[in-house]
Amino acid sequence: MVAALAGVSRSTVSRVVNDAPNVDPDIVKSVQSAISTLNYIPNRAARSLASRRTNSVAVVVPESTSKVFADPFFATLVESIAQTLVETKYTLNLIVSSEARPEKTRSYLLGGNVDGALVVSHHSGDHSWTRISDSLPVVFAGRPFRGEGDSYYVEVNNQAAAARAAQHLVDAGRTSIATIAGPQDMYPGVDRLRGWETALRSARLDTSLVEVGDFTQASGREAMRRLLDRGQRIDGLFAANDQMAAGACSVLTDRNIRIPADIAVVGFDDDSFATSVTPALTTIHHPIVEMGHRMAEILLALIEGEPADRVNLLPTSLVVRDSA
Amino acid sequence: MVAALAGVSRSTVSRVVNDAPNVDPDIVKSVQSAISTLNYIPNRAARSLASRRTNSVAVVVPESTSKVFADPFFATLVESIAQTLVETKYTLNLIVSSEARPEKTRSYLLGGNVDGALVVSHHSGDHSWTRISDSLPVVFAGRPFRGEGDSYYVEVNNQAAAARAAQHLVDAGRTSIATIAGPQDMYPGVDRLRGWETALRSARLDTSLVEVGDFTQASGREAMRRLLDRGQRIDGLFAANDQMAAGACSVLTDRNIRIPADIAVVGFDDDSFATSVTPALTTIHHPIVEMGHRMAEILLALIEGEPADRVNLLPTSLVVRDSA
DNA sequence: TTGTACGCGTTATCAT
DNA sequence: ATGATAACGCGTACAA
Repeated sequence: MVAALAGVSRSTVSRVVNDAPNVDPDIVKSVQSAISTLNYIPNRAARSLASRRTNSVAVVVPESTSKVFADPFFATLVESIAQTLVETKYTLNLIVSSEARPEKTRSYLLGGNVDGALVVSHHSGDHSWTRISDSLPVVFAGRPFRGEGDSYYVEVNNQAAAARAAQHLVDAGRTSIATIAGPQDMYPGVDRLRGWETALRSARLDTSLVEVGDFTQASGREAMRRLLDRGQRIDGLFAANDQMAAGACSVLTDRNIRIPADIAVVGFDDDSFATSVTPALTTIHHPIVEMGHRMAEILLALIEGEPADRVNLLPTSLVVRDSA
Repeated sequence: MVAALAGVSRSTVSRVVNDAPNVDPDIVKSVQSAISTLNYIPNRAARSLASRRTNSVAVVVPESTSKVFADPFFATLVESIAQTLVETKYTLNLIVSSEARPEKTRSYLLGGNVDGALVVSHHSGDHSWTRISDSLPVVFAGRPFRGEGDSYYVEVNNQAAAARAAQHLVDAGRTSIATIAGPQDMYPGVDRLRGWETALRSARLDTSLVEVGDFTQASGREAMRRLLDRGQRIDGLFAANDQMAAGACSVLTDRNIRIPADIAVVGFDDDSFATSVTPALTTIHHPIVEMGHRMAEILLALIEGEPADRVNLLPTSLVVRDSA
């Protein structure tokens, strides 16, 4: 450590760099000036090796979602996490987790590369690497399918929110309400379907108008076509996210079905799709940005050894626009 | 290194892990089995410290673009880079570079954290950290404003492509062609404006219908309003990217100006905005995905000490849809 | 082909 | 409050 040439020992320099207490103010100054004149930059590898901390956290995103950032949910969430971390000393390591080689992700996370991980995927795939929570602090976006008992996660009450959305349609006098559900191998898909069902049940309405999509706009279009092709009357639609709702709307518009006059539409997420579509979507506001903040906050707390709540529920709200 | 308990010395284990040549096949096997039974994962910090290589590369994105991933250009580029890197041994470190504290980015890049950097921003801000190309392999997305002589970058011929777009309007018989230009402090903004000018000049058309935006949809809307408020006749528009074109289209539609009947519109990028707008945009296809691939390829080559071209031009093409 | 021994740059422990 | 010194876990000459 050449900076020691500026008068003191390496230990003292180390103390200054990590602004430890009990350092003579004068020495601090002289060391700092030495540092800047020598353009000294601490080597991270050495620091990590000695301190067993890396000052970086992993953000694990699914590769399967072929275009992760085309999905406003992922894009906004990652963005939000990045913005939160930039304020801290931690660096973000983006791990695209290929379902093909889960060991790569696993060994990365366990190889001492990061102090913690934020898992942004919530599919119920193999996820052998989900079993790492004991060796490494991990926070999930949404209740994970496995080990939900001992995992930290932040999410919204999908079922209640979906019920609220469906209830909005019921309150508007709609009596034949369909839904385009999300994938049934992840909780948001399951819970939002369940919420729609409970609202319709308590209104004694038919709950058979269900088609499943995969949260993409294209799947929303296809699901809408299948619903219409059933030949049954439909005057209300709840889509499990705005992307699918947008897809459905384009099909409705193509077939000259008026929104909301003929079919009222409610989405979920309140993302960019909600307002880019005509008419603007009535939808459930999903606090994605807040979600990213909280995830990062909780992870940092865990890393620092502070306690944190395992379950973190964020509030949602119904945003009424023009489609319902 | 506990794996040495499986028969041999640590050096041999190291050789096996880094699959060095001249290792007895039998020993390789026994070591590998020992590795898997012991769940041994090499510690990266130690490895980096000893080998002076980190097996990770930085992707520097601007924080200023408040929502980086809301911009299809950045989102697609980062996505593409991520997909390319996942096939390699390199890990992606996402650095959101705050213009407020450029030293943070600089010291990160120079602190031995990464083997190279991909710079995805091309603003002409302070960028004191641009001066790192000598200490670290760096590849830029688009010709950097400074030190373009000795930098590696991949881009398209913005001027020629813009000229082609404007020429398309000229060929369609449009005689009063406006443009919504990009920021004039970055080359894509400057070059696309210049291309539009040259095409109009050689057709002896007026080149005064210029308004400048910042590549966002909102700025496109405002610029379009300013253009219309000039009171001059306009029958053609070239926007420097699809987002601004989309913004302009929404204003035109609001004012009951038909596209392309009254005003033909040509965009630039061929991103998701181009097809989400009605009518679908005629635009310049910008090979963003290919760009990410090439950037990563070149960076890896540089890291490996292989030679690479400093200037890498990718081809564009005119995509004719419904707006012009 | 394999093992020995040293060094990578920093933090942590223990004296002082 | 400061300085010596031993780890940290691995790569890699060099020797065998």
